[in-house]
Amino acid sequence: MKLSESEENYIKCIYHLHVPGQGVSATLLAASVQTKAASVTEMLKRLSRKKLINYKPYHNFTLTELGNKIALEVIRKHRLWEYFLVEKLGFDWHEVHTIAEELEHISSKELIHRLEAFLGSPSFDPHGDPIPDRFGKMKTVRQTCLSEIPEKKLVTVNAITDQSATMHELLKHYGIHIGTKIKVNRHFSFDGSVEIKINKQPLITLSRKAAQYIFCTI
Amino acid sequence: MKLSESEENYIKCIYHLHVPGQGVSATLLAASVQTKAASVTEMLKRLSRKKLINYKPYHNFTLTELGNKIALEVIRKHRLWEYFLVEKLGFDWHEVHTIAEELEHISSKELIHRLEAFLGSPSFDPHGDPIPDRFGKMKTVRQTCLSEIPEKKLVTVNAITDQSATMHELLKHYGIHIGTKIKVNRHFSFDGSVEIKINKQPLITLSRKAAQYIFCTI
DNA sequence: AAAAAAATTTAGGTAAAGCTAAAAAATAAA
DNA sequence: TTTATTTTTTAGCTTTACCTAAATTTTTTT
Ligand SMILES: [Mn+2]
Ligand SMILES: [Mn+2]
Ligand SMILES: [Mn+2]
Ligand SMILES: [Mn+2]
Repeated sequence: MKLSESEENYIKCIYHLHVPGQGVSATLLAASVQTKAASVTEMLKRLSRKKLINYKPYHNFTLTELGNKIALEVIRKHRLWEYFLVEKLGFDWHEVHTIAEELEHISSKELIHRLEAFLGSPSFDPHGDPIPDRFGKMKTVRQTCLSEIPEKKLVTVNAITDQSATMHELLKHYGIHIGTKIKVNRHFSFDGSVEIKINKQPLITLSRKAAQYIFCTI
Repeated sequence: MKLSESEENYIKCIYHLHVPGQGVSATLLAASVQTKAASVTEMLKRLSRKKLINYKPYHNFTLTELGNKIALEVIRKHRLWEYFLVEKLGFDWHEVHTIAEELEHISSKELIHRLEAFLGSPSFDPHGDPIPDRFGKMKTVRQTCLSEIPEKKLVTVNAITDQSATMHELLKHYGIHIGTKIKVNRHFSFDGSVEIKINKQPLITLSRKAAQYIFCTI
């Protein structure tokens, strides 16, 4: 089935907004795809007609099996392109998302298949998100947000879930990136800030706001 | 100026159809972009409004300076992507055009700039067509079609202007590709066929139809 | 259980990009 | 230079994907 760029973006957003059990609401989706609720309703009818979502007017909706499969295909393309942009073209990881937002809609299957091989079949994109394989399967890593790691534990950063330039600036300043080994020294419950140590560097204190976007494996 | 995919395709087609002096006709363009003449007229009005073409109803039209610049940008992207697909992803040259037809519309300037560097700033795409640099300048090679090369001359293939799978099959069979050195042995004026020799291989006779798409430098 | 608020859909509109059929203009033939 | 043919444009319609404003349904508060 050949979908439009818009349809693909909606499907992908529904996938990302979905939390097991609840289904997705129209207002949330509207904000997510940057349109108005009325436009979302129209699209929902179309996606429903194409059997990509389960939809009853006035109720939350979910992706069908087919919709889910398509979402994973788009996400796979998005993340492989992001990996390409960072690893091959030398982009910083916070610059690649917007470009991948376009590249993810290039339709050739053969292209993405060869791109994957060219990149060495990576399992994670530059932000640490898992890349679905051609069957839609993703590696699941048990990862915990930095503010929830017990004191004295030594962990490895493996995902950053805020991709803004400002977050990038902060991380760069402290020399934190995917793969960095961090020892959690202390949590301050007053403001949720966390004191950490990287290698032999002096101690660093990160705010709760920053720590909550840094995910690690133990 | 942000143009739609359609607008870019039209502009590029006008560029390719243009022969110095005449300007381009609506019927030719219609065939070229695979639409009907009526649709072309509508687009011409839009492109004219945007100052991309010089257009008077019922007359042939040409690209403006701006239109020309944009055409070259799209062609630059198209050919750089084709080069990428062949050189990095290992596609055969006859498979890449359709994919590049989509990739050429990805908007990021930074992307194409980095892609070019990554590829080593190639001057020619896999079909032998010159790649415009970021100022729109192209290397011009004086090249002659194989059926017009004088007898006994030794030449080098540097462009194939038919990219069909069938042409690819024929060239592969004879071991002809860009860079192949060919000695023109004899022309038969009866049917325009040409007898050639490659290295120490046995003589080959190419039809006029095939020879006319093989361009060489002396 | 009503009333108020919030979420969602419908109604009516716009712009892009296509289509067919008919009208108009330009070009070629007689 | 008329007439015929071809090319181009107009008119009127369609689909996708948006929009605002109004109506409807669901949910939350009193
Ligand atoms: Mn991304
Ligand atoms: Mn996208
Ligand atoms: Mn091409
Ligand atoms: Mn194109």
